[in-house]
Amino acid sequence: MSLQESGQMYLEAIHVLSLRSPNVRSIDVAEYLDFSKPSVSRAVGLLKKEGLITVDETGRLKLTEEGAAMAQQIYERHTVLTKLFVAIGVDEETAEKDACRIEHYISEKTFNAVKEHMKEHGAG
Amino acid sequence: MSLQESGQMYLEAIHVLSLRSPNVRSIDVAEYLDFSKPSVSRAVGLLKKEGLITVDETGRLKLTEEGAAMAQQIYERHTVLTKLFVAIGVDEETAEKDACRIEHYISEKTFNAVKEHMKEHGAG
DNA sequence: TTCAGTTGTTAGCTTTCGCTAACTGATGGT
DNA sequence: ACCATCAGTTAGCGAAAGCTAACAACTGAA
Repeated sequence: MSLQESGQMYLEAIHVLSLRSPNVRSIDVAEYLDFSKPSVSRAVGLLKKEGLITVDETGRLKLTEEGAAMAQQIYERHTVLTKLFVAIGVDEETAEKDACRIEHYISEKTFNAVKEHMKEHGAG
Repeated sequence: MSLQESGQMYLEAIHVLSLRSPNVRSIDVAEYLDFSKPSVSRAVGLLKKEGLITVDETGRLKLTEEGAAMAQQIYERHTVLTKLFVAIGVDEETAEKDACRIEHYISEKTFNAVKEHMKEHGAG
């Protein structure tokens, strides 16, 4: 089960919003990502169909075990890449934005190398 | 004038092929990128319309000044990112592949930081 | 109770960019 | 001269993923 950038973004958004409150609705995702409600509605349907999230009767979105694992992986990329960029002198905001795009395209291998590198040389 | 990943790839391909021989045709680009002839045909039409390449009577593709500038920028990203990944322990092939995707998404700011970092600490 | 606002869905549009099928036009060998 | 091959184009399909317009369903206040 592998997702494109789009699916990964929705998953990550649900993950991040879940850290703030367990009550994550489609509308929250829409606001967070600045997408329209119908776009989120469709994405939610797809993620549900793929077994990555569940939607209860009241519309709360929850990551399944598989979905949470994927979301966490993506989020880890986000944080590690952000730290990498900040470590080499990029401002927080730019680092975040770049990490947010690149996280979807970097390979497992390369990401692991980055992570390893940060562990050894990084700013703690 | 800014391009999406797709246009950047075509431009870069023409640039790379031009380094080998000045006779770059659509079919060469198609083979290089492993795309179909019609896909390249359309892309060539668009790049021409945007003034980034010219096509002479015999079908040779040449970058315009503007196109060459963009191609070189992208290619520089390609090489610097590849070097970065290799420097932190990624194998050549993987580094190339990752660079080839990421080069289209990294911001000017972050790329400059990477370049600067490589100049100071890199395996020059 | 009724009406307004909030949330979510449906239908359908648009763009990007890959593809195949099928055509045209030139070139080159027999 | 004739036909095969090669290069390029045209027409049109399909998937992904954004959007708006419009509707349905629920909630809460007057």
